[in-house]
Amino acid sequence: MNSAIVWFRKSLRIDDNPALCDACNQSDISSLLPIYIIDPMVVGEDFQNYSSGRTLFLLESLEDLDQQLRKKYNSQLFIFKGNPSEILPSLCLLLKSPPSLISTDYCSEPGGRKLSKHIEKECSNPVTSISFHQNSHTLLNIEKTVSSIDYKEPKSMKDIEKIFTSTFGKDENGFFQIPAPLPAPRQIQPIPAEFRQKNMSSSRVTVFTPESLRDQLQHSNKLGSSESHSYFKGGETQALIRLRKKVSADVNFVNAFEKPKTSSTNLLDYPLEPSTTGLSPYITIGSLSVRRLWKEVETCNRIGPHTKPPQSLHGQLLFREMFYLLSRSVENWDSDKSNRMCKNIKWGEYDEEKMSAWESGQTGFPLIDALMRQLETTGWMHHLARHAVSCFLTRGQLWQHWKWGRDIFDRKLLDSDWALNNANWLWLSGVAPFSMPYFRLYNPCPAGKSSLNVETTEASFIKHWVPELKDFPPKFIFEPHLAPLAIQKHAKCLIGEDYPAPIVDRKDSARENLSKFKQSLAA
DNA sequence: GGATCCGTTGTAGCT
DNA sequence: AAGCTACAACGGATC
Repeated sequence: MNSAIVWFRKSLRIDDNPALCDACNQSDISSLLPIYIIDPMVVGEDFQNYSSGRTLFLLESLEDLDQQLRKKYNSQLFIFKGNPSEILPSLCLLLKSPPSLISTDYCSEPGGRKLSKHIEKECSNPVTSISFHQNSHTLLNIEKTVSSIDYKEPKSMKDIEKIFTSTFGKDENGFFQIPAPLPAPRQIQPIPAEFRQKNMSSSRVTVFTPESLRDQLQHSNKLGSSESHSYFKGGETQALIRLRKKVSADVNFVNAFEKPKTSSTNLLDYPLEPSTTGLSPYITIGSLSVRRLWKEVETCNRIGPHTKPPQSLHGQLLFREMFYLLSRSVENWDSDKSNRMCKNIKWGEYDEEKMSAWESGQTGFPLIDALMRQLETTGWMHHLARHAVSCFLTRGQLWQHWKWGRDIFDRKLLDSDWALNNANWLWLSGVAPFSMPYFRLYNPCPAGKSSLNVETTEASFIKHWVPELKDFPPKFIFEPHLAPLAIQKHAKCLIGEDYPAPIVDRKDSARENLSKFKQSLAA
């Protein structure tokens, strides 16, 4: 009898997991080793690419997966640290009966694809079959779609809907015929006997359990104190609870969902609920299947009238697929060089002062600062709020390169995703040819009508995150430096002393930057 | 091939 | 509350 390795790569879940189901369904496989590999190329040698919040979210996701494997399947998760193309061959040698199957997820990122190729080469000798399952992290088969003869790079909702229509077809009610998610396997083969002993480490590989990983992270102070601040606890169990609560059980919310109408600033501190579903961290880490989410939304939509793409929930997921396709078919997606989607804009020199003010929430623009402090503390920000702060950093006010903002987002966001994070920065900084005319700026002080939906009667969001301003009259909350000195004194907050004065004049900078952008385009 | 229309979510001010 | 207009004016698709 043979053994199999199931490598949880993009899908940290039991539900709708093609790689797991594939191995479970093979009748000639008698033992199954479930593994996760922490890749220093991704997280950094010492998790320096991850904020403490992101690290904790990953750990919690692994703990939950392990618990599920133990409680429901009498199995467990083995965690390794290192280059997967070295770990996997080592594991193959450690197994008494060499595996006949390594089952894992396809990865569309350049590093991930390179790694997949490498692994195929390294493991092809002892292993007879390596499966990189395509349909676990996206609805579309990315490789198949971008390599088809009539593939045209999607740049709008219409384009991506066309691709969905030709791929899946529509039923008589106009719904795309997305295949049904896979149910959780009934049983999973036992772990190989040689992995049953405690402290199962060798000279080749070090094995972690979630407990020992947590100990190590705690010991090296990688988890911070973020536990008490995150809105989202990691793991599939939490993901499915949230899915039921926010989607399946709230048909009206789903069918009325329009992204621009959801509040950017309604969420202060745990355990308040975001105005959106709050499912993105779970989708990103793979605790929640995007197919499962799509189908749950569809079930709601079938009940009655519902909003349509692009502003609906399906619309949001369609954009996700669009960006995955583009990130695969556009060379150098994450770069400003040799990236045909990226216009050549002469951004300013790296400005330490501006970058650090932006990152730490000290720009003197209360809304921007509140949002950036929320990101720092919780690892989350509303999508349109992300638009506001990235517009501010790039073409709006600070004229700094989008890549620097992208990197800060990548380290801190719980839902950071290579394809999507780059896409959104390309979009918002105005360099990509999506529908974002560069002269349409977000006002960092949206006192009037704005797409940002900031509550200003109490201004409680801003006051929560910028407590320096807690006694300020809401009337001046966006531009406290405009308040008369008497009011500043009365609010016990002198602008320039207790809270920074704005680091730029928002109107002057906007005007200058618009003209610089135009000049760059003409050059 | 020049004109015209459209694009997930702009802003401010008016009615 | 919601819809209109002016603001200033991009790039790609379509006709």
